[in-house]
Amino acid sequence: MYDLLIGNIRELVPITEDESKLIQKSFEPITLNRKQYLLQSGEPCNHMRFISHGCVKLYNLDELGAEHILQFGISGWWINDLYAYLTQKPATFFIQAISESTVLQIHRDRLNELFDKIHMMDRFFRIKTQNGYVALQERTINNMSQSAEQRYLDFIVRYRDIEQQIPQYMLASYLGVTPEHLSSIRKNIRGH
Amino acid sequence: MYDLLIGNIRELVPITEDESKLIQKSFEPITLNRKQYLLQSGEPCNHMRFISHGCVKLYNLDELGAEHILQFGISGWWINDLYAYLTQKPATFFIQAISESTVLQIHRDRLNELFDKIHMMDRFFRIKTQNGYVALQERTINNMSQSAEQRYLDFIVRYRDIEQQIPQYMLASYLGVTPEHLSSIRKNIRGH
DNA sequence: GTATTCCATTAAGGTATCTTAAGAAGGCTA
DNA sequence: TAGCCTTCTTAAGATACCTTAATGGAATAC
Repeated sequence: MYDLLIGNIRELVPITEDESKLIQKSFEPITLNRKQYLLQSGEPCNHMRFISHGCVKLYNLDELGAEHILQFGISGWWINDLYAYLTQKPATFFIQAISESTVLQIHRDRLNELFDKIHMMDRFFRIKTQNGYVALQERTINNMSQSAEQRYLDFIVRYRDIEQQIPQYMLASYLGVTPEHLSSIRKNIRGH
Repeated sequence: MYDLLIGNIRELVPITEDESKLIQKSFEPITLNRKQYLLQSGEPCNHMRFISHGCVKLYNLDELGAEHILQFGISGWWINDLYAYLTQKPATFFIQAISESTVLQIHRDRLNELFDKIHMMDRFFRIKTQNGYVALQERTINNMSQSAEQRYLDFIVRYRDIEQQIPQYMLASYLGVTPEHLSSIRKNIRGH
């Protein structure tokens, strides 16, 4: 279970065996049933989370109670309400399992200890966050310049593995359209 | 000129006087006239950039040649085509001065040297990128869940200092609407 | 100081997407 | 097996936003 985590880190930075051991000891495993919450809006968010198995969604609710999915997470992805984690304010997002999932999480205090003991952990999270930032920038540009149909087509090519684990109405939420509209987009695509 | 840069770093991490000197030596100043490019699509992007004075925009062009502004940068902000910088692929964005500006920039090789010599520089960019990621997440959620009018009102409250330095059609581009539509939004606001 | 470009505004008609409502298929659960 | 969720689909009418075109004032260049 920890192999995926350590491999994920070693893809980006070198760490020794001792450091690997220390890292593994700092994370705790959590198992989630389908629809179970890992985090709910209003709660404190004191852990950084890595998905080792399954599929979860990060979303918020607007004033009308409508759900907006900001991110999906599958095996090998990091997911969190980063704002709440960093500021120690109550969460504004929910993290909920879409299917049965296993998560490895580390408490902020433990992670900060790792940052002080292992220079490469600062670098790992710097690079990881930079990559996430770049991906989010690209999504922002696409949302600004492309039609919903094009965004849908891009998603199913780029994230085929995610698309196969989630119901269509959640993908609609992520793309920023209604389920009805996504359905009609798919109907049009079948046409041409 | 370097005071703003060093202050920006010391807001987040501690650095010694010697380290501060080393950092200052690693950055080079660039002055830009109005409309001058700091980076153009297709060029290599080998520097990380800090705006010490003025106002610039980061944007791309879509297939139809329409401009989409991803980010503004004013005094005290970092700005870059981060994807091109990290991957060393040709830039896909433009960075252009909106008014006369001064930029401090550091070559990737110099910055990587700093990362190896000064642990806190890794931490500084980790935190800086995390904060940028959080801000971009919030923008993404707002784009998904709010009307153009609400996004406009939010912008002029949150970024009053930027709004006063840019023409309205650029703000429209940033918000993802046409200048005509933003104009009609403002007309409506005057009404109620 | 005049010409020219840039920028904001207005308005009419068009398109993408939403809202609401309804029905049907599939899969759990009792 | 029956019944209930969950999910996807369809369609009609509503709305937000876009496209195009035209105007006038302000800024800039010559």
